[in-house]
Amino acid sequence: MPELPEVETVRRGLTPSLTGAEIVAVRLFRPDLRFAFPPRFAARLTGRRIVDVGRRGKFLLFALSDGVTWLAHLGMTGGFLLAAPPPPGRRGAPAAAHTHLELDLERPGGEPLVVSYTDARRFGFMELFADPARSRFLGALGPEPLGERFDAHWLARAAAHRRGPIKSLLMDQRVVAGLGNIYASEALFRARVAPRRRADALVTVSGAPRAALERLAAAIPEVLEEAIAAGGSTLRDFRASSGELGRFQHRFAVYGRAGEPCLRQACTGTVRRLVQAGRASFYCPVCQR
DNA sequence: AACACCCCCTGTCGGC
DNA sequence: TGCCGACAGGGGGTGT
Repeated sequence: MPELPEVETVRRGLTPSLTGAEIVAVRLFRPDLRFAFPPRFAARLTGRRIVDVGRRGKFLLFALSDGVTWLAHLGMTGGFLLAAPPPPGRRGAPAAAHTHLELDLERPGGEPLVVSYTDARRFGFMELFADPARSRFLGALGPEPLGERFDAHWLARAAAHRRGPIKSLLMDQRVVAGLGNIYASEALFRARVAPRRRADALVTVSGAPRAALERLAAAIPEVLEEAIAAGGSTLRDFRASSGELGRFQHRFAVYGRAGEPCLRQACTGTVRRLVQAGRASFYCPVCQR
């Protein structure tokens, strides 16, 4: 499901309802997702207020009133949904299949609210930490692609001496945080760079970004911003916390379009699919070099 | 250090 | 209709 634009869509959907809300009760319906829930997970959330809903790469970060941060990764099929509380008597069981966690919240005005986490494949995971430097997951994470630290020179430093394909480099969360399989393919198309191109071939001998890498560094934030504005992409089951579907899948230039014509003006190419590191890549062999 | 694999898990879809 | 394999937005872990 979720790359940076989808996670950001979830974050924006949760923010107005969750910010300032108190966690009144936590119900876990199983002991683990991808990993075990943190020790005393429910107890460590209960009674705290959520003071901020943030994001880093594909991670959601809920800042709690006691200084602890609750980190959540949605894996492939994870999602948070907001709902009104069920009528009395229907409590106790999860509201839907694959719901693994429910939080009862009380908004500042006293209004009750339920937020649930669903995840069919259970590739998602959660963590609690008081100090971000101690997070198992945040430590090696690269810069935000929509932030100041990310630019062509950063990409050039990461690409130098990497002989693997540029597509794999873009998917490496230590290089840039938040790109996944869809937006890596889409950014490469916009930059007219073939996914198989060797990463180090996009850097000059003196370590400067070549023009193709400059285009890529510009295409990445561009495609991510457009996808966020469209509420993310829904392939199968992605939904915003309101239940709304994403709309950016209608604007894919290459992802999932194997065999269809290239959409670039005057290009006669046909989109191809290829497998890299076990993941499908889509590209136009005519205009991406 | 970088890279190639394998794994985790469930649902869906196409082919036979 | 049913079965079976391939595939799907994720990342961690291991071995070379």
